[in-house]
Amino acid sequence: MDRIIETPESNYGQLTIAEAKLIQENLGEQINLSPMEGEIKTIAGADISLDINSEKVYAGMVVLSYPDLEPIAYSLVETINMFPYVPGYLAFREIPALLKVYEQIPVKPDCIMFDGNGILHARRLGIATHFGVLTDTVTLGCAKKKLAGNYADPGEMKGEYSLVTDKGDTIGYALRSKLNVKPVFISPGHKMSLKDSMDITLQCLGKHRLPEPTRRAHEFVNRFRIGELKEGFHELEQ
DNA sequence: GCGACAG
DNA sequence: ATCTTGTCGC
Repeated sequence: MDRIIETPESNYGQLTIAEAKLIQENLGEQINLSPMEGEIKTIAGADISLDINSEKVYAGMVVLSYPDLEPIAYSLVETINMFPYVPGYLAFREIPALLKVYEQIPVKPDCIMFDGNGILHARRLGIATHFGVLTDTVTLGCAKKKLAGNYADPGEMKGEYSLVTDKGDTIGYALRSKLNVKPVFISPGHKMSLKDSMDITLQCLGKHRLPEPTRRAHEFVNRFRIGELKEGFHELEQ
């Protein structure tokens, strides 16, 4: 039973899926979905980019002002792939790198939006929830595809949404983030309510399908991968 | 057994 | 996730 106490810092070692599942069930007891406290002044977007023919992982977080949504700083870290992509276990692949990215930020953001799910997960432990519980931070998830649950297609107008339910629980929303695009899936990660996750996401919508935090994070980690940006923490000129 | 399956 | 060309629309 020693192996299941492997930490993210150790890249979760060579965990088996059965062990990873036990870790998720364990973390599940600490999830906090009570209404968020305090005002949001900054929100970060988190994402990773992979090199198609190497083991390199380019992880990053972009901090934006809120509700202005202007990028004010970013943190980038390059690591090595240690865990494969397995549906339902994305956190074990991306969190080790994202923890380094987060530690590198001097003034922490009030909230973090992940490219993936929060509680919209079979065991309610998507990457946003996993990271939130691990670091005791306020998080939410925004995924481009459905991972679990059932939902009715939301109205076609920007801002319309429907509930995603699973086994009697409401675990998130299908949101039409822009006219004529497929919906994105929103769910709270940790230290915020279901409603908070929707309120915040609606405030983060711009001209694109993805909310500004994750859209910017995706943009920055890709620029990092192609050598346009350098590793480390950087503040942007305003 | 069958279908689903974040990035 | 990543690769890639054209195409449609603001």
